Amino acid sequence: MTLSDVAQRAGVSAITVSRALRDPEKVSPQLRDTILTVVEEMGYVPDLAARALASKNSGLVGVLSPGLTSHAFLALIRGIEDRVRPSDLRIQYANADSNSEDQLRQLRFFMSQNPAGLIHVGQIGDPAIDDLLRRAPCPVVEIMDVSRQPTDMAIGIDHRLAAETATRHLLAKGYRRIAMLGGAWDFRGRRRQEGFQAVLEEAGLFDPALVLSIDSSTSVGLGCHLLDRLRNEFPDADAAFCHNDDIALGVLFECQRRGLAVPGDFGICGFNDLEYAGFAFPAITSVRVPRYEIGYRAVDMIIRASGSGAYPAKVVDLGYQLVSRGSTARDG
Amino acid sequence: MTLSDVAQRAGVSAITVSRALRDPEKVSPQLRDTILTVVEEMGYVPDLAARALASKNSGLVGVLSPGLTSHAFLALIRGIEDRVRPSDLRIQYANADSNSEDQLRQLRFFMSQNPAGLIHVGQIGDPAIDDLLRRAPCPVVEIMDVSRQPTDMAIGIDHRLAAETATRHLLAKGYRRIAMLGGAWDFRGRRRQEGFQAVLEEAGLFDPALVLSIDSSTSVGLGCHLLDRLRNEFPDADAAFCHNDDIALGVLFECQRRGLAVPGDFGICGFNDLEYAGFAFPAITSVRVPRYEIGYRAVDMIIRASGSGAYPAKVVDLGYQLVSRGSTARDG
DNA sequence: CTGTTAGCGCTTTCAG
DNA sequence: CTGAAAGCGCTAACAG
Repeated sequence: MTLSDVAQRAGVSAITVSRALRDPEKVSPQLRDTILTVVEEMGYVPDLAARALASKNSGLVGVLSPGLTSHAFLALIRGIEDRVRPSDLRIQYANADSNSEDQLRQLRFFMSQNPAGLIHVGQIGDPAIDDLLRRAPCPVVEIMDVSRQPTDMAIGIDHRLAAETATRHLLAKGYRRIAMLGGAWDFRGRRRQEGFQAVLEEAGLFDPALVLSIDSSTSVGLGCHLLDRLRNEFPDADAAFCHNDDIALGVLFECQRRGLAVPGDFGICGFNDLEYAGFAFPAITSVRVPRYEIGYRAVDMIIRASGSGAYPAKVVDLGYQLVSRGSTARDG
Repeated sequence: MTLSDVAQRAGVSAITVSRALRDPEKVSPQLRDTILTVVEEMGYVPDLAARALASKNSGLVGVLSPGLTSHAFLALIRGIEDRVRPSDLRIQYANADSNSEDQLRQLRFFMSQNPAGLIHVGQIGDPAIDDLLRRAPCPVVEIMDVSRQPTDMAIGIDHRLAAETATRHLLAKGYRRIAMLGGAWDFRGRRRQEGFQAVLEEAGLFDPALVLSIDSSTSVGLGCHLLDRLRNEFPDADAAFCHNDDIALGVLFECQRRGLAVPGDFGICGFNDLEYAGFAFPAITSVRVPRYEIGYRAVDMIIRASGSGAYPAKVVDLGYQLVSRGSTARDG
């Protein structure tokens, strides 16, 4: 079942059917109706490979990220999908390992498909990756963090600033022996740790021994484990800024198990503001990151860039928001 | 940069390069080495659209499911990716709405790409969908539930049985006014509700008023809300079988907020056994569903079916496991 | 507004 | 084991 089958049946040439399908305006109303009816009747579906080959435009947007299958990326993906749905683009996800070799492999793979755009959770700063992105024959949006100058465009927040705000919040609530739990596994995590450290050093309260990190795949469990270790080694530790909400949740559970009062004896601040943070008991203070909007607008930037040939913006900082809740609700 | 560029540089014809790339055995070792070296040097990457068009084989596996961006599907996706990685297949996800019209649209879209396989979280039983799947020119695996006869193949568990086991567990622990919270939004949910109802009717303890369901996107919050409603209307309700772990978590938080002792005053059983279930305080009893393995083996079945032309199996029931924990740990 | 011609980059088929 | 010819289904460019 090809375009010419339809064309024959409709009594026109193939190209006219092609136009009626992609650019209905370019065909006279009568012909258009006839053609679309025939298409419907025959159940014709265009072959995307042929289309991509002939037009050198695959309509494919690649999303590349380490840890894509993590809780925090769900909202991002929803945003991406929602913006893509009404367009004629389609998305392909690639869940790279965090090493740059695998990312390069995946990027090359996308390139082989004439992508219409690339969304990249940039992390590494590997010159080979930057180079490949610069060469990419399509708009590239680097998402999540905006502190590095992007190849094309970037959208996200400043993770270092966000961590500073969270740390100041804990200080303001009177916590003094504040730990950072869960690590700096990637670029954003490192930025957050920098912010955390800077604020505490300024206050003369930074203790590197209170920065605890293990690479682990179970994050709530990791939160439990780290709180355990922290309090065993440093019984005077009185708060934790957690790498993400899963870890914060684990910390909360472990505090409950130990009979440690939250927020009285111990304060907890998470990161991302996942849905459950607001419903926990006590509700967990967290930093809201506009993940849905990042995804939605990243696709939007690609669409605009493809349409106009110019970047709608170089760097978009969407800002974060500290959501103060029960887990840190005590008087400073 | 095309195949003939490489061919010219290597002093052979295009087809030989093509063979060296896809089927190295078919080319003499010396030529092969020369060619692969040149490919490497030039950084040549084959054009997948051209390949798909010429060979009528896109190597693309479509994954179609409503609610794909939910917590419970993360492990499924990991399984899928892990099995796909070492193969030459690639995955495309489509997050259909739960209505059959959108699913049809998405399925047709996949069809237009000559897919090498289709993975479908079957739910609706719409004849048009079944029809389309039957016509599909590639292996189709329906995943998650195995209670319906699949078009080609199916892999998953029996959700009705799983619910029966969970409900019996609550009965065995001495709970008598058992609610089902969070609904039967899809085929699997309905199957679970059937199992729940059957067991309680057999025990003479079924009360339809204790089946509470709202369609909502925030699930932990929904758990809180439903527990609230349940205990306000039925203060004697003493346990809940929850539609998923998120709802169970919300129920747990709300019990804590109300000062309801878990498991003493109120028992909680979740579904899926997400990571946090085992770390909560008290740990949450749940039904473990082998989601990772379902994804991994679904792809495996497609690969085997493509290779041999025959289905490795019609229906694979991977079984579930009730994980009994603190949230129901009281003497019957 | 519609049609003709040519070709996208690769693989299939059939010869050598 | 290697190559030549043909064509996958569609669209760009040009013509009418």
